[in-house]
Amino acid sequence: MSATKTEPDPIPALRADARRNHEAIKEAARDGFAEHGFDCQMEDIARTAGVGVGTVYRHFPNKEALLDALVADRFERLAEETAKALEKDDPWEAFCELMRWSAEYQADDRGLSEVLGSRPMVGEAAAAKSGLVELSGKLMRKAQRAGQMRKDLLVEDIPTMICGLSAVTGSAEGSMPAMNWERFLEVMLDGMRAPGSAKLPAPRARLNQPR
Amino acid sequence: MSATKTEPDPIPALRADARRNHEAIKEAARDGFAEHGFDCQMEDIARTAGVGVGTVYRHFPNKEALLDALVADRFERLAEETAKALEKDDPWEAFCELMRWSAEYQADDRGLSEVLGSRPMVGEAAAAKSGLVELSGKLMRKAQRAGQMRKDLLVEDIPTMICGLSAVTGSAEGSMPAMNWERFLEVMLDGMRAPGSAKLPAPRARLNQPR
DNA sequence: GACTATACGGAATTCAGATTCCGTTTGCGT
DNA sequence: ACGCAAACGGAATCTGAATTCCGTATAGTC
Repeated sequence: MSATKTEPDPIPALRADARRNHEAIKEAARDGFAEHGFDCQMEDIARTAGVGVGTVYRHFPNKEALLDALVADRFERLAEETAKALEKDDPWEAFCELMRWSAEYQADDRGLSEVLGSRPMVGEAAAAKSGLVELSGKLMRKAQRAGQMRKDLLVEDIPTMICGLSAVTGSAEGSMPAMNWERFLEVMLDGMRAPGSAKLPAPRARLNQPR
Repeated sequence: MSATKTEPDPIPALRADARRNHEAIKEAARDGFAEHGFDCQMEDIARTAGVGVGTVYRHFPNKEALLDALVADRFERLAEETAKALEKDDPWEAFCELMRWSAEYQADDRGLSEVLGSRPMVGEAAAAKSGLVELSGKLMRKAQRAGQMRKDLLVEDIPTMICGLSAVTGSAEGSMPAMNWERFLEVMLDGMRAPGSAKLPAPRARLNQPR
């Protein structure tokens, strides 16, 4: 096949400024959603991006689509990270690290947390497309075969866990001095660990001893 | 003191119909919030209650206040239940049952879940007023002293856990066939159990074995 | 049965934001 | 430089509720 135009690429290549704006808008939206959740305003996003609202709408049909685009990016990134985790030797360790990483990644992004926490369907679609489901399934089974993760956990439980975690990371929002997702995560991980298998030698985020 | 009017009761006693409506509205609101979360409409609530919107506003200054009232009721109920749990012999067992009960209680109520999941501050106030904090604190310490609950858990962790749980119970919403809060809860409880202490003999909601 | 303070109903008002529209500007191929 | 399709800006429009207002109905009282 000639390399010239095998695929019917319908994208006429954006004009330079358009491409630039597209990025700026996503970045601004990231900030906006992160700070105010889905309730942030399109005008603000536009202003932050240094463009007019009209331009935002030229790039994304509506608010929801804008968020979706961001979510998709995120999941792609997460999928990459999961793939990396799959390479590591100790699957349980890898799994824990992955969970911690993703929690942290989300901790300062209310927008994402909100989607995952209260609009699971959106996340689900994105997750599927990014191949995240298969990847994390593999990682899980690997950890289970190694006897480090409880055998009765199912792949479908992962989104559930992440959903719960998101709610916690997301709802800090200034109030709730004690809304501490690190602690929550560690408890959750302990619950997922295979019964009897030793605790991790040095869990990154330690739970404080009371008093 | 004469029993006639010791306290300066400023409430002139509602008219009979008003009292009736007040209840009807709360009930309608309960349903409304349960089904559509905070996004349900005041008009709908009014219609369901068989009154006009005006009447709703006569009883509750605004939507938020209406929700708050409902939340307060809930927490009071929860506090009662917690007090009962405190009476039981096995504190860990009692704690688990309590968590299961409250999760179930919430499972079919998006409104509540939403408040707890994404507006923690509201819940916090209600929790404080109902005395729930002290009560659950006591229950926790009792379980810890009995060596059944991990010692490094703090009272402040409970709301966090409940917040996570709420997100999961709340976001079922029709989609997500697998969004299974029972499983989530059991994992969480396992994570909270004292290391080494035996598992419960017969956990109510069992995790299915895969395959 | 009449009187009046309470309550009620629901149309009208407000408001906050998302989305649209269209005249203007700009990148880029010739 | 020129021309024009591709992009832009942002005021104007639309929308979907929440909340207000005020004339009407009713419970409770004499």
